[in-house]
Amino acid sequence: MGKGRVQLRRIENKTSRQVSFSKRRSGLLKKANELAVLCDADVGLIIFSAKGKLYEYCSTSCMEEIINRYREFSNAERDVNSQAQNQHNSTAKQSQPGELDCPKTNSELMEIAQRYLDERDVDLLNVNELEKMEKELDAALRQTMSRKAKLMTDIISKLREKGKLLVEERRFLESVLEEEETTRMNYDNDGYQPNPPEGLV
Amino acid sequence: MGKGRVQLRRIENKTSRQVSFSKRRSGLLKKANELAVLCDADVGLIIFSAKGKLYEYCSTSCMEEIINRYREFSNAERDVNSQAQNQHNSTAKQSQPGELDCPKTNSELMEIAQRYLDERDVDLLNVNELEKMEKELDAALRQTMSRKAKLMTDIISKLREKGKLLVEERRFLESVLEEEETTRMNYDNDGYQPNPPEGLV
DNA sequence: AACTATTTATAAGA
DNA sequence: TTCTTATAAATAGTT
Repeated sequence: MGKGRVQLRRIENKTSRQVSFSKRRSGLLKKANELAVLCDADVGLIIFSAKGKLYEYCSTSCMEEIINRYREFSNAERDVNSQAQNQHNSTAKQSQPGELDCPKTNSELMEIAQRYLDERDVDLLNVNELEKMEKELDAALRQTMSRKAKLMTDIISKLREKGKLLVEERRFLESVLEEEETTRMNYDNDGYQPNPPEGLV
Repeated sequence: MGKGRVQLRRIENKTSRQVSFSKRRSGLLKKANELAVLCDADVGLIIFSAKGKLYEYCSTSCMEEIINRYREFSNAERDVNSQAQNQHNSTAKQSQPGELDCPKTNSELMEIAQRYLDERDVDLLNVNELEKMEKELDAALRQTMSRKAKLMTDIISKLREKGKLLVEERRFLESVLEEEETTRMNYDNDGYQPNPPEGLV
């Protein structure tokens, strides 16, 4: 755009290359923002100049959010593709991640959930197992990723965070208890040793 | 570009929004490539549609390369440019409920979730509020109760149980701590009074 | 998916 | 760098 057509190859003149970079960079950042706002998309854009300077845009609160979502998404895609290849060893599988409600995904979800929820008693699941399950389900869900599914995964991740918080709290309390124990023993000069607190392993 | 100016806010009409997304997405991907080739830059671009479908471009052999470089960079230099660019962001996240399948339920869900998740900071939600949100969402979801939704509600209720368990554990630990405190004071004959454990309210 | 009227981006020049 | 301008490109609305 501008005077004269542009060839799609590196601009040889260093000055015009830099000028072009500056102009096109800001144009790209602007358009990334427009896409996000106008079309309700999530966009992350990372640009390194030839000199190595970083420019970035993201529509969410931080780039990590986009990166994490990207990672989980492509993990899920990889998993699904490799599973499909294991099953019928075919190259045909052009699964479109954005389509809604494919029954296969639902059955896959059920499979995953049942593996965790039915075979063992839920109360026996520890937090790590729970987190593992959530991750697997997140990954599977990202195939369909309707807005509903996204909403639900968001909520699940909030719950997971809350769970982690509680676990941390528990650990902290345990450590405080231990310290108390130690302190008390140091002040115990007559050899009396009370039983350790029950309920802790 | 096109007939009539464009306002920088979410396109309300669903069809035009989707059409615009498609056009602008390919435009953005094209321009990302042009910037990389013409100006010898490294570019990574990640786009999630409102439905959650992933589109990406990167000028290097794989996106992870860009992401890793980004991580290193932002760890080192935090960060002059992105803040100015993030000024674009202010209106970016305007999700309008109810576009996909069964709009009514979705919009209700969005309403409920947003009331809890957007207006306040999630970290400020206490466990009771969280449980209230889950119950409301459960109720709303039960209206449609697709297999997927049911699965998700099941998971949520498991998480809620887990959360309750953790809360109980915490209470128990706190009560043990109190008892310890009392016990120790009984054995303290010399008047020494250690500080009470910190971090408990 | 094509068309087309306009707006927007930008290459070149100052 | 920044501005101006001529022109190419992108795209909103329409069919």
